Amino acid sequence: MVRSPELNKLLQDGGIPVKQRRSLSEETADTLRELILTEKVSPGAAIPERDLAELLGISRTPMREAMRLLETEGLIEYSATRRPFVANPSFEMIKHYLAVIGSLEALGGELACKKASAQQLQHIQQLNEQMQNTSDGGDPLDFFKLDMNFHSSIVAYSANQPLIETHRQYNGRLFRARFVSSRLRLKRAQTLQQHQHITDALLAREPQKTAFYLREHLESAVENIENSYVVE
Amino acid sequence: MVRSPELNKLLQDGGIPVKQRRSLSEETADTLRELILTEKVSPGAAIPERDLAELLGISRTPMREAMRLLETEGLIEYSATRRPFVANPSFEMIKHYLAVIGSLEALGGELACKKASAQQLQHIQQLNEQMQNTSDGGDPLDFFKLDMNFHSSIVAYSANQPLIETHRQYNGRLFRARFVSSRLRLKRAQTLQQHQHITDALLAREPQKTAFYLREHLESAVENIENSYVVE
DNA sequence: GTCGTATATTTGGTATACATAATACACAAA
DNA sequence: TTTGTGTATTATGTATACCAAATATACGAC
Repeated sequence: MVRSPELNKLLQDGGIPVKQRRSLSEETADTLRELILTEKVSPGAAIPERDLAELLGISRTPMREAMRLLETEGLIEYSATRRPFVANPSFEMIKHYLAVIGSLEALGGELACKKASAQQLQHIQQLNEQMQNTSDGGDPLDFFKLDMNFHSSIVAYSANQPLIETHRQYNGRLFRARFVSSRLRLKRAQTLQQHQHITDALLAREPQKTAFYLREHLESAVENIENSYVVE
Repeated sequence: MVRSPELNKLLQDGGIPVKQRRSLSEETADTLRELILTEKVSPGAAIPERDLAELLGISRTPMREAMRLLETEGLIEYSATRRPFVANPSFEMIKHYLAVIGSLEALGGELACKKASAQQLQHIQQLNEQMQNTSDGGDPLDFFKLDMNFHSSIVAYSANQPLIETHRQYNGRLFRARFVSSRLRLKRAQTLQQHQHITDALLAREPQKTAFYLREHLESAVENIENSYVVE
């Protein structure tokens, strides 16, 4: 079948949302990712394919594919003899991840300044306000979720799909470290102030400033996480 | 078995290079990546698992896993009905990739300023000189390889493993567009000048300057590639 | 108790079989 | 020719079987 150029363009531009058929491997990847991020399986734990597949009542094939995918996301690693285990990154590795995600978010913020709609910027504004209003006594999990949402939304509004996807992956790798760190409520005032700066720059649509404050923010995350590692 | 903390540290730090056992899926991924990057299989071409597996004389299982891996690298995509084909990114997508890789290389250069050894910087210097001395009449492939090597080496000397890996992936996605563009020898003088600026900043160990010039360089790559798309 | 070694068990890697969905094809009707 | 429809073919998804390598276990020597 030869498709008309017009139809091809429609399909390629995503003008029509094409539903991707979801396979068991993909569902499994989601399930497993959830299990790892919520620490239902602990960092460093060995996760033999058979056991995990049996646990979910599926065969090894889709489980293997799911595990391979999570390997590329950095949530699962393989020993020298190819035995899979839940990743447990060192502080050194966390720093590397933070450096990269800092650059990614800076780029995201920069692009968002140019690409985001007024409504989208308003959403960022809202998230920021909610966080500012969250008292220290509030549920730390709520604050954490807002924080994650704030960052992810900025990147989402960059309208750069590969950037969004790569950012998502680094987010996963950093999830636990950030979560642990967030529970300690270290320097929350500083965090809020930085978020305010980012929001202000973004709403003013100043790319350079936005990028600068985002990088700064991510750099200070290193310190917070370091402290949580010491305490841990 | 309980390992001593010392031994664990040695293993974790990579003080001892642990050979990863390579599986057929991984070998296949390498082979297939090569086939795609060298356009032995054309962009947009359908690549049924069975055919490709048969071609390489292996079963579908490792081929599937290899294809899944190349999907995460952006070299293979899946249709709405899960039929795999070689990626053929639009110019729009290429621009997205370039924006990301620009940030990644900027970060790489910044870190390299701080982390690279004198010897490593000298290597960059060498690569730059070789490129400067490559006359317009030289083999375009040689120039292209040197160019790729120049950029990859800078990132490699950042000593940030996840950055290196992510950069490698974006490199793959951009390989073809850059290769096509490189053949046209557009604005080679400008390219060389930019490389010189980058090299100078790097050797002076000036992170901000290095980052700046790298981003600038990647931004002008957009124009070169755009022209090659028009010509194509 | 430690070490070494032989053996049993577990685990990942690969091939293959079969089910189901998607596509190609043939052919009839308008 | 174009369109529609039923059927055959092909492709992917999943389960399973088997192999080889890695690991755990048992046991004997020192």
